[in-house]
Amino acid sequence: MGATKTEHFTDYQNHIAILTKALGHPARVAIIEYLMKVDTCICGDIVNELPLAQPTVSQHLKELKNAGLIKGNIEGNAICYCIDEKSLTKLRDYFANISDSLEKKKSNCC
Amino acid sequence: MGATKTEHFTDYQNHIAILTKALGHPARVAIIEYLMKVDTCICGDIVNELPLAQPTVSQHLKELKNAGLIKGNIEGNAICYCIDEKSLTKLRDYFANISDSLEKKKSNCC
DNA sequence: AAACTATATCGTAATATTGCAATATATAAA
DNA sequence: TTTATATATTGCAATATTACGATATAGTTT
Repeated sequence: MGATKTEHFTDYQNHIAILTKALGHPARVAIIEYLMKVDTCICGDIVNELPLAQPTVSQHLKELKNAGLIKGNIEGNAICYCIDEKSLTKLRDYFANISDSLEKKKSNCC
Repeated sequence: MGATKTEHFTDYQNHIAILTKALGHPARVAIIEYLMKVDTCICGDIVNELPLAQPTVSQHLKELKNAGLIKGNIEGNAICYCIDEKSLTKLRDYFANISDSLEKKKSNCC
């Protein structure tokens, strides 16, 4: 007990869950928004932007990277993190589909 | 330590995190998708749809409800759960904005 | 090479999540 | 009112997450 039973769900459901779970923390939302803001992705200073210690930020970056939401390139001494467009497009499409379907149905149950 | 430091982030960031975190489990993704499929939101059978015990499903429903992703109406003996359009619209808008910005920038850093 | 800078990893404590059996609650049906 | 049905709550064990100090790693500069 305690571990998510991923085996029982479809790959697609698991993937959406991985992406949304990775965004399910305000620090990680803030990181994505910061990466959006600085379009020239000079990254090291994410640590300075966030109210969290360096190891904590590093851990959050790792989770975003594992989920595929960001990419990291070694740039000499520092590391250049930036958004992975594909994942965000996937999320956009997912929610766009849901909203479209909801609009069509206009189910008036609740 | 151990608890998320929500105080340090904006209300908006926290809200997006709450919504995405609520979806960050394949069972809860599956629940949303099931509610989409059955547009007439007869709900009790969500338990039968999922490979999880009834108390576990009940807990997942509670989390979706707390986050505002679904609503539940008592319908005699059973309960009618259905999607709360507003939250899903918010997520759609959020990711649509991000994807739009990314498309405009076409930052070629990574 | 030595010192500095940027980032990652380790270890650990606090807390949260996941899952379920057992049980409670509340309405419906008999 | 007893029984059945649907859902929620409680309690608990297993696991995961969050956060950070201390330390390691790796590149840069001197």
